[in-house]
Amino acid sequence: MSYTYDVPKAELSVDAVLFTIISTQLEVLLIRRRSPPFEGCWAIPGGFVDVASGESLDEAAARELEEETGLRASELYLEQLYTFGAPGRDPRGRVISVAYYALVRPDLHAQVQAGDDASDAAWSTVADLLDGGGSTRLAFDHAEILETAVARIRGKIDYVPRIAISLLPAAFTAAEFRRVHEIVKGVTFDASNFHKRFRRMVADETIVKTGERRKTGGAPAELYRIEQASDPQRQKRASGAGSSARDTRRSAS
Amino acid sequence: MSYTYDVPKAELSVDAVLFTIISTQLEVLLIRRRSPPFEGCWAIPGGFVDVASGESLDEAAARELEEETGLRASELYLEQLYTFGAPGRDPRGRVISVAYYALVRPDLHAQVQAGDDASDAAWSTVADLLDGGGSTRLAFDHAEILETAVARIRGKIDYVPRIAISLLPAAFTAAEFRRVHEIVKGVTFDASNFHKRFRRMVADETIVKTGERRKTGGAPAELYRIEQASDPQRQKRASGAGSSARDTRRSAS
DNA sequence: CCAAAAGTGTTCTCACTACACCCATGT
DNA sequence: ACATGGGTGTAGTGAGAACACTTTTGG
Repeated sequence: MSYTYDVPKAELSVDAVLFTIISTQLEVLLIRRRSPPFEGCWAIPGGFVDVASGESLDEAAARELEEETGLRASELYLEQLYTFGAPGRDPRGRVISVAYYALVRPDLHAQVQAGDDASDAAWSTVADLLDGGGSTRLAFDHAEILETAVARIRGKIDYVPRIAISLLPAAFTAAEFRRVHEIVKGVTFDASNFHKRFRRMVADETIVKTGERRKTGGAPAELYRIEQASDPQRQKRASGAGSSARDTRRSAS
Repeated sequence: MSYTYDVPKAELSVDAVLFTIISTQLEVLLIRRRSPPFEGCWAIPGGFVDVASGESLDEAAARELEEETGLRASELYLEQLYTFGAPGRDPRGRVISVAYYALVRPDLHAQVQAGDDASDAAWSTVADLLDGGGSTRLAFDHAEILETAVARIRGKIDYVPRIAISLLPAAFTAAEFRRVHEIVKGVTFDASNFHKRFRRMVADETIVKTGERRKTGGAPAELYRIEQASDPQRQKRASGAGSSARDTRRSAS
């Protein structure tokens, strides 16, 4: 491997788009940068991969999230998103970023502020960042990463129940499950029709009834939880993008 | 950027899984390695990103494919797949590989052998590599990359017409379109039902009739081509995965 | 009683499936 | 004539959309 010395190498970073739901909004965790470049700008949390320690990319993403949020990665849904490597995306030099996205349950998001050096971490609503984008300009190409992550979960939530469930507390009602879909996709669903879809998932045993009920504004609602997989089976990547009912993703011809 | 000196850095490579269809099989292009590690083993074509030249990841993937196959990237469907960065995946040291996959029309695959230094390039049937895997062991983690790529196109072919079309000549019949789906997914479809689906795409103008016919074993078949996009509109990534009807992909909890 | 929210039922449409059938061609 | 493959038609099933409706709570 001697020939590799002196060859210009790129730096390798991981960035993780962390989503949660606060009240009725999809929110993303941003960190205010304390040093140049983009000093003072908001950015997606991330950092360089510790090549010396031999950590994998997934481990690096999990470590960054733990460092910056205090959440254990085992509490999160974490998945690789896309790798961004355009020259010039970082003014310091060639930095390739393997982007991840993660989902955190809303009952855990409060403790995120307690992150170590993340004195300037804040949740921001995704709609504001995407639409106007105006007020908050993100550092580097992080607006593009955010867009990609949002497109991914919007596509994938339709056919991967765990996406929505990862944005809900351990026990949830059918209506809460619907509202997560509405918030993520930015549309409203007919409550009746959506409930039928929900009932199919219960029939599937994708979701199981807990037997308890929760008081709401009206009639008490049944509580449900995800069927815990008896053994941790592997899942596989592909799409991206999955995609979805449908992912959208970039392609060249 | 001075602090970046002396930090151990990873090497960055791109690998591209190139698919085509030969006769009735999905085939993938493999290169026989001429030097260690894995000397003599078959591998997915790829190489290091030329960081000094400032090429993007997409450009690096396109360049590698052009160098090793002689095909212009504009003739291919090329899309980023996933990034593999496990420590130990390359015995020489830490190498992160951004994997792509590409689709080449079967009427172009013959000229691939003429690649520059690719005197030992060959098409191999995907089914053989996946099933037994036995005889041909792929270098590095390329078996995993191949699996991921196959899962991606199997998921995405259902809802992205360009996948199948990129595996067909410029003009094709409805039955050929169906057979591509059958070959990629490894199943058979009812010809009648599939044809109805095909007719919907024609009604959509996703696919247009050329007006010509081709002789077959029986009645002559209508020829179709993809509707060429009037202006090159951007597409976006997401899924992975997508995917799909559906992609499958890896996730951690 | 009334508003709010949970949850059910009914009808229409559309896509997917299985399967029967006809048409055009080469031998 | 008959085999081969292209293409159409019909009936059943199941999911999604639109929307009317009942039930259970709190005030």
